Amino acid sequence: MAATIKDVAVYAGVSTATVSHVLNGTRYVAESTQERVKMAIKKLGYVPNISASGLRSNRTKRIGMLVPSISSFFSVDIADAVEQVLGKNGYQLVIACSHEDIEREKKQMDVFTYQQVDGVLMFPAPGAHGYLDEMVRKIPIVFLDRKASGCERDVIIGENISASYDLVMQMLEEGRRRIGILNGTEGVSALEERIEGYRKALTVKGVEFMPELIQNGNSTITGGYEATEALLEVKGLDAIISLAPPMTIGCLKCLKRYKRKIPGDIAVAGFGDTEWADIADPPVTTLRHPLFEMGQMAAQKLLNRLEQPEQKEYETIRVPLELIRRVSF
Amino acid sequence: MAATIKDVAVYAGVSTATVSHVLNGTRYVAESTQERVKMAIKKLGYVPNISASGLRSNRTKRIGMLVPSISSFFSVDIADAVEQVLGKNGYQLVIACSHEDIEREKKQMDVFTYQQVDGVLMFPAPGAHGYLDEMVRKIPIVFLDRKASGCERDVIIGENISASYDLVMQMLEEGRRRIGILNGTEGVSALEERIEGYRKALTVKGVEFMPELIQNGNSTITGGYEATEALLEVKGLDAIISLAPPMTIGCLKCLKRYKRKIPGDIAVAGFGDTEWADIADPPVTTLRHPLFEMGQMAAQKLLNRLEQPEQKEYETIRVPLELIRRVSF
DNA sequence: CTGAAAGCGCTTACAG
DNA sequence: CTGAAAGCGCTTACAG
Repeated sequence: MAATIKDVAVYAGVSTATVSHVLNGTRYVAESTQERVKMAIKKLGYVPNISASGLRSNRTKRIGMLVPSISSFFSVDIADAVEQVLGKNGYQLVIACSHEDIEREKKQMDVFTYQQVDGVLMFPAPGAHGYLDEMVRKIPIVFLDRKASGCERDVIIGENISASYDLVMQMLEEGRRRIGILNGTEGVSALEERIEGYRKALTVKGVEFMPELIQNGNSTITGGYEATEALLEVKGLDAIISLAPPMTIGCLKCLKRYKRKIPGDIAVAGFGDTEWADIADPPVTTLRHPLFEMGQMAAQKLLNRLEQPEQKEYETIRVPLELIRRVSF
Repeated sequence: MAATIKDVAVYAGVSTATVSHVLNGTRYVAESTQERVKMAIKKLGYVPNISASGLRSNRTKRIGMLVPSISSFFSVDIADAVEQVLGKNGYQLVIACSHEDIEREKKQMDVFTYQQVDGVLMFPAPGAHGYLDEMVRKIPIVFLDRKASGCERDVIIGENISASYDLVMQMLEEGRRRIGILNGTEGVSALEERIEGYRKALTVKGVEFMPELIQNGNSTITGGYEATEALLEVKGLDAIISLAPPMTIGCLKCLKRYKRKIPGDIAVAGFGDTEWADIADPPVTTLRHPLFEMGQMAAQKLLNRLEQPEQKEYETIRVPLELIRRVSF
């Protein structure tokens, strides 16, 4: 059988308390004692039992991450960074999906409670998040990519408004007038902000806002294709901004199918600098999120909250998006 | 504070044993008693403490998944399916990365041990896996996408040899003669099998095997680019097969940079039917893995092992790959 | 500088 | 059909 803390204590000739303190650095232990304990641990191949330790201490070294879906472009690269930072600090990453559905999100939060994660990183689904403040077990939560309505916490999020504003201004200055938007799941704050930036730019340039230039679809290839088809109904359409990478793919497919020249007839730009942007036909202009950095910051923020539970106010960290111009605009 | 099983027992007027049995379905409980217990649970908002239960029962309802990196194309879609199946069965998914390094893999397995996962799904890194048979805590392991050398377990894996063989035969029949291979991380069984299929087809068709037609690189865009450059040194090169999606991107970039016509000068096909294959320049012929199904099968297989620990022999499940022809070949 | 011992919240073998 | 009670392996307040 696996060795227990008692075995280690006996082997090292100390109490289990001392072993525990050596393990966790929770009180001073004499150098020589530490050595003996560490040797015993190595000798016996001792691995602590996280369940026992969790039962006593209410800490599990597990962090939950709630994403729309594991395969979503934004979450994947962020998760990679999160895993790295957490791993370095001795935490494990537990993943669950909301599929942009607030009810599923709630269920998953219950599972996280059940699994007693120490903290949560979360892409909040559209919907009211007041329930988070009512949860019995209070744990730190850091939001990613979006704000959650009705719940204030730390957030790591892109500079959506200005990025969108700048892009649209650029398009307008280069003579585009009818700029369509492929919008993803409704109620996602990050997307709403991009539309806000879009409208702001139109206003500044005195270009009329046309509601039919904003087409909603789910953030899939098909969603992008269909939303693009809808945009093509608008006379004079000369640019499209996609708010989600799969929609960008659907957009390119649709424009090819309808034989529109990019960027000749219609300029295209998309949020999310995917690795295929370069080899697409044509190479597509994108707005790049510093995903890896966002993941690192979010994980670090969460770890800070875990170490200093009584901390100052919540922070909203805005990271700049970078416009990467390619052929499509 | 959160309610405990004792609170529920008192509220329902039964013993904690009965509550536990109702919760886990581990012994018969009278209908009426069950009802009372369930009401009490709901009334008190009781959530079981997984640490306590794990400490006693050695089951944690957690499954570890070890992937090369979270953002790897193959693992992402598989993980989505795994998460779905596990979630439906009340299990949580814990993710860790090996980065194709056996030493990191071992460390992560230690963490999984520490976190007491009930089972593991794993893309084995290149290297010897005998260590898995020596681990103190015996838990079911299912391998994904590759066999692990020195360790027999259930495996869900693509029909790599025949898929590669068929593809190469097709290329040869259409007049391609010098077919280069962009190979990923060395020592990955799935990739080795594809090369085996390649060589088999060459032999059957009586085409000489040229070692310089196989270029290794890490499975990244840059790796693919550089390996492609190396292939261009080979006179008469008229086709390239990429064994990993990021390398396919690097390949397309490189061929564009060197102004080679696809498929005119060089045909291109890649393992991994990514969502961008359609809109690449040119649209690229791929071999599609049924990733979602693979994830489902792997998760199901693991759950079966958990439920029936004393089971028959290990199984190797081969799933067919589908050739999806587009413009590039 | 360290130990003895209580107790976290469950599961489960024993008993009736 | 159900209960009393031991005990899983830790952490931690108390004590010296």
